[in-house]
Amino acid sequence: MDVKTLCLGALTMGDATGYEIRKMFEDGPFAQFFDASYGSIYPALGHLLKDELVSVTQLAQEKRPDKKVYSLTAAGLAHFKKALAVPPTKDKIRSEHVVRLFFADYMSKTDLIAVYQSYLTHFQSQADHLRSLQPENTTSGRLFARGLGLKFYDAMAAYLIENRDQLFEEPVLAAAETTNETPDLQELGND
Amino acid sequence: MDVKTLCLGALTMGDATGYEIRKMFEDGPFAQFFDASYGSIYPALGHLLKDELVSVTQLAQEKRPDKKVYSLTAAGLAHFKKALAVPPTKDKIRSEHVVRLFFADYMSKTDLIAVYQSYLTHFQSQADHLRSLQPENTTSGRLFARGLGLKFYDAMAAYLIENRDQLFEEPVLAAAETTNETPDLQELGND
DNA sequence: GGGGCCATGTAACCCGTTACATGATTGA
DNA sequence: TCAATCATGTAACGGGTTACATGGCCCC
Repeated sequence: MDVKTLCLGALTMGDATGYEIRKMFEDGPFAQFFDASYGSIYPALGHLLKDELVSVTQLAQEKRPDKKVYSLTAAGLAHFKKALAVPPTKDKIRSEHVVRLFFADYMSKTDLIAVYQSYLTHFQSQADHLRSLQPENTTSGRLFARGLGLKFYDAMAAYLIENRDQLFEEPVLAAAETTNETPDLQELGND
Repeated sequence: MDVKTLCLGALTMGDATGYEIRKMFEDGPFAQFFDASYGSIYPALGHLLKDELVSVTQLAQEKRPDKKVYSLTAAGLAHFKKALAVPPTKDKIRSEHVVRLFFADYMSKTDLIAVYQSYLTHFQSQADHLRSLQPENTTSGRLFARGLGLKFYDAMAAYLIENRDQLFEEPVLAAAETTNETPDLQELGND
């Protein structure tokens, strides 16, 4: 499933410009499960237009590029439904954060803390953001997907918090409990 | 972070062939957060060898291609550590399953059920599989990552089960509760 | 005055996947 | 006998990202 199909999906929710579709991938409801940049969205829209799966209304604007509002055509909707009927491929995940957590013993404590923090913050802010979107567009599918995303972000944040100590556990040492500065950093290997 | 770096990471866990590294992405501990095919692994190993980040021992085998066992060099380990010290990029997720759940109202009930089932089965079998790997290699990082994966799979499976009805809820009709066959499929749009 | 938002698009590049090529062994 | 596992590699192709190109408005 490519960006073209996702653009069709975006347009089922209402007419939109390329710029607005991009935002759906960045902030909006798609951010949870897909990503796409301008460099793929604008060409995709161009192809869809050529194939008459979308139509466009050009709004002239003074002092800005013309705004091109795209709409789904009947053929576009049919095409989208057909794409959904194809069995989904395996989900693709690439998490550089988890790579770093997995190989924590090859990292300096400072770097590891930074990774942990940015990951936790990411999940928390995504969860807050999803919660903030009031479900106006409520179809059962969208509610279901929203709930799934929320569960995901909350579960990940909870795990990170609950197991923090396990990650930063020193292999051997068990003494220095009352010190207030990070006591020892050795073998940082930064050259 | 590219496949080359991940290969270095794989080799920190012990010498391995390209074939074995592939399996780590498919079955093994990496499957959780990354994927890579032969077409990227073999060339990656070739480049790493050229750059002397890995070394190779060729084992002649009768009736099979020579087995090439790769080992991490000191330079390779240093390189890997440096790569880990770079702040991680945003996690990338592309889930065709969630796309379909999100757009459930554009799917036939039959197709939707199939998607739901395959997703649930996927999470359950991944969770079972992760649980089956006894943590021999136990570093705190690996345990932490394993736990995170487990939490993820379990949370997703639980959500799917708990909210099943919400997904298959008919928009309007509230009568046919005692029928035993799926009563009505309309607007399937399959041409 | 500077950064962020609105708004569209192109081109080079990178990286990875898919499919192809080869082939014996083992177990159901 | 047929599928799976072991075992390595290449080439074509595809799809998306990054960076570039342009430019005014609005708020701090």
